Amino acid sequence: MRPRAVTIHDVAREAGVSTASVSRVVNGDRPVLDDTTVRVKAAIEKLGYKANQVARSLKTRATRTIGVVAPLLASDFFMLIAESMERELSAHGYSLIVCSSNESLEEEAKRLRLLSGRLVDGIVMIPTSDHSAHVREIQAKGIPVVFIDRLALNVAADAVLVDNEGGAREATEALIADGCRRIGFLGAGLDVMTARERYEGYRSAMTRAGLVVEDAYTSFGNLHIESGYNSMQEMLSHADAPDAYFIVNADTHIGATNYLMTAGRSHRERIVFASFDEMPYSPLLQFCRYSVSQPIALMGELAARMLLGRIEGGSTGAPSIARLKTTLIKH
Amino acid sequence: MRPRAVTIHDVAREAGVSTASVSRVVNGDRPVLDDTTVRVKAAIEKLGYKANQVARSLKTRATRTIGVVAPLLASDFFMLIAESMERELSAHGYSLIVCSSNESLEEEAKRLRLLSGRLVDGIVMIPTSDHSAHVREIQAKGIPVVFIDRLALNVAADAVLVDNEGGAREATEALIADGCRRIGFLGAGLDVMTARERYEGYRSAMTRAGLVVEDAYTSFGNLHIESGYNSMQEMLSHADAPDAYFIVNADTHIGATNYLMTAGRSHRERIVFASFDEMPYSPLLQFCRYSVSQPIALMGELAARMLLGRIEGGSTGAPSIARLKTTLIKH
DNA sequence: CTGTTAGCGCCTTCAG
DNA sequence: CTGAAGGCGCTAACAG
Repeated sequence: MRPRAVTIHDVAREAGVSTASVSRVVNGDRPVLDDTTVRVKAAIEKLGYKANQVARSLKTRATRTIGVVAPLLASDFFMLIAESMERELSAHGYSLIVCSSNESLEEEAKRLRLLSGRLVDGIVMIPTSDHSAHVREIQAKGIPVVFIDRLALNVAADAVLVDNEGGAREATEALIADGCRRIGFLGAGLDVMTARERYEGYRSAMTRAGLVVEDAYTSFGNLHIESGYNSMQEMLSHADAPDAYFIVNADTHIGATNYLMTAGRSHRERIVFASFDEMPYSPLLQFCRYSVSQPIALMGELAARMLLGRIEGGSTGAPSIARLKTTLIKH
Repeated sequence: MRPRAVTIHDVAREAGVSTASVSRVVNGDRPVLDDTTVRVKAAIEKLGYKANQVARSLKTRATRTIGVVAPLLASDFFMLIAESMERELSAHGYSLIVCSSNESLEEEAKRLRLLSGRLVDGIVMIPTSDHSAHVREIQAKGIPVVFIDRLALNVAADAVLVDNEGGAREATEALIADGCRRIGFLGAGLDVMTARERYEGYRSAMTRAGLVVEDAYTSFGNLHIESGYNSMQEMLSHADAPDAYFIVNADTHIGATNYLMTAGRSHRERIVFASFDEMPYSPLLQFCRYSVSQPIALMGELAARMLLGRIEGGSTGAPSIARLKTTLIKH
């Protein structure tokens, strides 16, 4: 069905040289006589030759391919990372194989195995949980792994993280400085590293200021829109709910805002949010007074560079973990 | 550096059979004695054998890999499509190689060539423009292509589109039914198919209602946030600007809203929008009265299925072009 | 500088 | 049902 492609043999014959010479011209790695080069190039042009990367990979044991695994592809955060990694990596001749782990540890393990079977040269992942046995398995095959956004435990790998605790603390402190004394927390399960660290930041700001963290106004749902909606609804069903809230991420923020814009209209006048994740639409959300901006593009870029360092043999020492600073935005 | 992986030979030796038998057990395509099967499986288990997909691909000329090319990865629209395609395709053993064309025809051509060199089994793309020479080149190599969201011209390929004209008309008509007589248009260059069709829908609604499309309040920027911001700013700088606007997509919508929330506060009371693209945050945008919802997940699923049909040889006839209906949402 | 030669790991006739 | 053997397209020694 598929027309047989032109191979290095066809080119060699056409140019009257050996396949080795063609290979050398194509890869430009070893010296070749000008005359030969010209003839090979002409033949390539004439026949429309394109190297078969699969065959090349079989030989070189390198695919110039990077696996990317995230719990969810359709999130503003992930796609910005994907975009910047693609920019950085494609400039170096690498392609991205993108997989979703669907927030399941089991799926995540399955994807890693798949990627390893496809001989990716490296993997960038946002781990779904703290577990790392499957990650160590991949590393054992000599495939470098870089974590981004979150870290799995008990595993030695490069990582690009942000200062979640500091960012959350700063945002909470800003609310406190504005005079808020009671501040609720809309969070996510503490088994997720970012949620855990942001909770710590919130808590530490409250404690330092001598304020009390009220259990009734501290929720640990998940990072999704519905969770934000439900938590907000639940909290505001109490007559003495606080007016101010720290929110763990963008989707939860959307959900909480959504509740206020629809069912919870009666509370609209008094509520104020400080939320992690500055997004293009953040300034448009009505209750958002502060948001914590992550250097997302930089995170992707850095992760890409760390991985390239490992793959191309430059870096070989102990794992390096970057903690990038966040920026507090006032709306 | 990378530890040599266990191969089919190792398994064959361990199980005391030929590599051919191992291959047959692994692929389960041909009859094998139960006893052999058991021994091979045991050996595989023991050695932790994983088939090398690259070698397999070289032989079978199929990589179980799909190329995906979009003008921009970091858009909610694209990522939702990627998510649903990944779900559908990974269930069939395919992986996605995701590339950005950066809204450049030249880059797009480069990516297609790259993907063809990587022997992808098929390509799904959101074309950046109407041009199609490079797409035909890919098809000539026997690689099936499916367009999604937009169509390039002069090329025979499957496609999944929505009824842009109908959706835009419906939204505009809703504004008219609400009593708006003057309605501006925030659009994008007419060389982009979706922008063109949505403009037609807007225009046809206006004309049918006997209303006039005013040049001064019709803008053709691009599909990005800044463009929406600038267009809105420009239009509202005229004293007699309309109160109602049809907006071509989500990002332009964010930009326009952003202008109103910041510099253009004085206009906030009177403005009303109808916008293409319903997003999770759409209900939260203050001026958004109507939005046109596309069945995004379905689009990705359909495109994936069409491609699978072509790849696995089921469908072989003329290109099929699906036009999905949009839904008007009132906020 | 260039050609010859061996594979990379797997699948797949073709005999047996 | 199974094994032997050849080859997918390319690269990398190794001679020349």
